[in-house]
Amino acid sequence: MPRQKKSKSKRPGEKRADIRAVAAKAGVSIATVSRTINGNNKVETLTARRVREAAKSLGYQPNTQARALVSGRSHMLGVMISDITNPFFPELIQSFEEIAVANGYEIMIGSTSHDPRLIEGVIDRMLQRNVEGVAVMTFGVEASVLDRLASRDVPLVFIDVAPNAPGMAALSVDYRFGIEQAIQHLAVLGHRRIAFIAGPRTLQSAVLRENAFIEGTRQIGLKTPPEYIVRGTHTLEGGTKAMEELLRLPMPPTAVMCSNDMTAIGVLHAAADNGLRVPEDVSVIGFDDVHIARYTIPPLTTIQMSCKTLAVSAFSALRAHAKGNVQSAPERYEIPTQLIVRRSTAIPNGALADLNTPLQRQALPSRRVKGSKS
Amino acid sequence: MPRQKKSKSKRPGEKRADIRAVAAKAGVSIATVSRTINGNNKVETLTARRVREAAKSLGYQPNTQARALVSGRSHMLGVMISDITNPFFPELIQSFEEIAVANGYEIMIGSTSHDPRLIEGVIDRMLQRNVEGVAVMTFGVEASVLDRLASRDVPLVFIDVAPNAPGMAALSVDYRFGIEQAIQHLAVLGHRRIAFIAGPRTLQSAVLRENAFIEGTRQIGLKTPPEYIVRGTHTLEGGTKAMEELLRLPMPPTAVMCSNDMTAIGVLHAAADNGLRVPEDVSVIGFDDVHIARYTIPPLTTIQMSCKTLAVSAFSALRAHAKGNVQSAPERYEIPTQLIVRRSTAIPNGALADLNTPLQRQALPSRRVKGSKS
DNA sequence: AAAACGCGCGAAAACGTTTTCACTGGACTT
DNA sequence: AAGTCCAGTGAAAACGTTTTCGCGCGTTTT
Repeated sequence: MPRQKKSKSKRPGEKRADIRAVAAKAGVSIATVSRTINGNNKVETLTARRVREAAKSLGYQPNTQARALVSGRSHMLGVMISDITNPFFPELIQSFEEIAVANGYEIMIGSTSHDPRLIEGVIDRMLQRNVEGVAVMTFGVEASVLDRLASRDVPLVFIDVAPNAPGMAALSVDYRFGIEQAIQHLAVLGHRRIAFIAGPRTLQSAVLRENAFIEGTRQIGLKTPPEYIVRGTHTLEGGTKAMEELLRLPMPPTAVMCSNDMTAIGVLHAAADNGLRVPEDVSVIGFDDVHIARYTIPPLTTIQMSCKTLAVSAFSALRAHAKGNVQSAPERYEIPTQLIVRRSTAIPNGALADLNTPLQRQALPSRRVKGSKS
Repeated sequence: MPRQKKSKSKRPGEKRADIRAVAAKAGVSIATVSRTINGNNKVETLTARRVREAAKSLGYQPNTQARALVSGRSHMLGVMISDITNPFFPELIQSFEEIAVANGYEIMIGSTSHDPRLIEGVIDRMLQRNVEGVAVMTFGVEASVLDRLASRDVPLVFIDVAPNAPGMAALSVDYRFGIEQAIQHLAVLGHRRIAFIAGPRTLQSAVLRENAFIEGTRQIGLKTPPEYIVRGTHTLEGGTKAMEELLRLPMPPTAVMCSNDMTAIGVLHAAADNGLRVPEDVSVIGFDDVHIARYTIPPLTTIQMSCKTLAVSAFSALRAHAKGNVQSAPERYEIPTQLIVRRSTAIPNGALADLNTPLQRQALPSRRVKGSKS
């Protein structure tokens, strides 16, 4: 017997409307309904209208799982990020989701907190849900990920790291430009002792940023002692710890560049905690330009990487590869970066300033300081 | 003819393993395979082992959509939040996801940026994906949401707002306790002019916080003039604007309580921008205790609401209602709040302090100020 | 005027599962 | 010793779609 006990809806028979129900109401076959819904032009205008009316009056919503099952398209995209707690990622997700939804996709977020075991789980879940592609925004991936995903052939987009397998695209961020801008900015202000707080070594992009820094400083004739490059974790805690390490140095830097904004905010905290004023005593520069960077104290000078651009590129790359026009593949997507000068950078003339550093007062960006007290 | 052109896998015939393939390899019927996979005890140990081996060697992963289609269970839970950009929500999501995944669920995030049109879209998408329940963590919902979701009978969990329809649960947060603690803390420090920056009026929980504040201040004999209650938007911008409004008052408050941490951070920013020191000139208290609150300058005194507890409660409520044991329904889940004292609150003796405010120096929480200059 | 064509539509197969039902054989109960 | 029961299994229905195939019919081509 059919189980009838679950009739706790409003009215007993009021089940969710079927494609069959719509077909019946419109006096056509279910095939025609399907075609109408999917915008297949092979259905007569009049019929189509009748179907649409029937569907509307019944409140018909096609069943996604059935759709996915038969068509093989889940209309799901995976997004792998490393740490949802880092505001950059929510911003990225927001942009990406917006685009995805506009194109009829749903997104599935996988937050691997740098934990390889979690990563595997995330991948398995994505595979199980049959994602049609995944954007690996984790800024550098363990090889295992790649293998696991590549074995099924789901299209992949990475940041920075560029595997040469087919069906994979890489977004390449132009770290150089922004970082060189930042170094120049610091140099013009008169900084000579510039430190860098890097990200975890496993993150490809963290390494790239680090290299860009080293390259950039050397280019302007600065030699950076190894103790000026300290490793953070791309987190607030990491930034704080790294900064404290830096301050314990016999000759601490007058400026600190960070591999991301969270690190920079941690640095700000550590500086304040140690009685140092930013920017008078130390200048600080972040990376990412998360929204909150505008609101730190002082507002953070940082290198912007448009997460909108990132999202757009990721999506279109994914889509291109998913469509199967693998031919049109290896366009490289370039993500630009750019220095945003706010108030965490200035001429070094405070506690940490040194006599051998020539002051050049003219370079300070003129910014109004509302109601500054004395 | 069957289309053969899509054989771009490694080896031509190497499709993703079927349940049929497993059955064939194990020499049983697909029914047995299904039973084995799903842990149905009605299958003999030996047979089960054979099946499991076959499955493993074939790398079999059951197809989620097919599963969902026939069983009617999507193993998806919706989470509605209002603003993914507010760090509280990522933290909440992280906790919730962890629990959900541990129990075999996937989560689908819907970020309604307070936009009713978006909300509808989110709901539709969740409904279409057949979520088995949704946790509405948006802290107050437009009625339309409720209707739309309630019409299908998917289990719902809300925060604060408690609809009495069946299948719905409400988590109730004890705002009173934390807020009274905060007010007391301020009062003991000697504050008499305490302002409140509320959240948007559409958010139920924002209103509750506001009321708790009003109640709390009255309780200790303070009367709050209406201009001391100003409306924010639960964003950084809103906090800044509201604070500026407050500072334009002929007699500005010496302490500002905020409806959430983002607002408080905005306030910190506005204060600094106007040359006011926190906490000497103004004390600031937030709400939520997001992770970053520990890293603001100064570290933010705030009212903690455990998002872990929130997540756990939400999940178990959802699960209880989903299971159908509607009988065991109306347990009220209580979420506690608690004041976390950091360094954004102190005795009011700065620019805004008033002569009619008695100083009581002993109440300042003794916290070490590392390496404080001068 | 006959043949060819194409348009609009319906019947039915397929997608990969879960679950019901019926069937077997052996172990109990009487 | 016969009947009853139960554990283990398989066949097949169902889930709600998309899509292929074929069919009628009106229109164009030869």
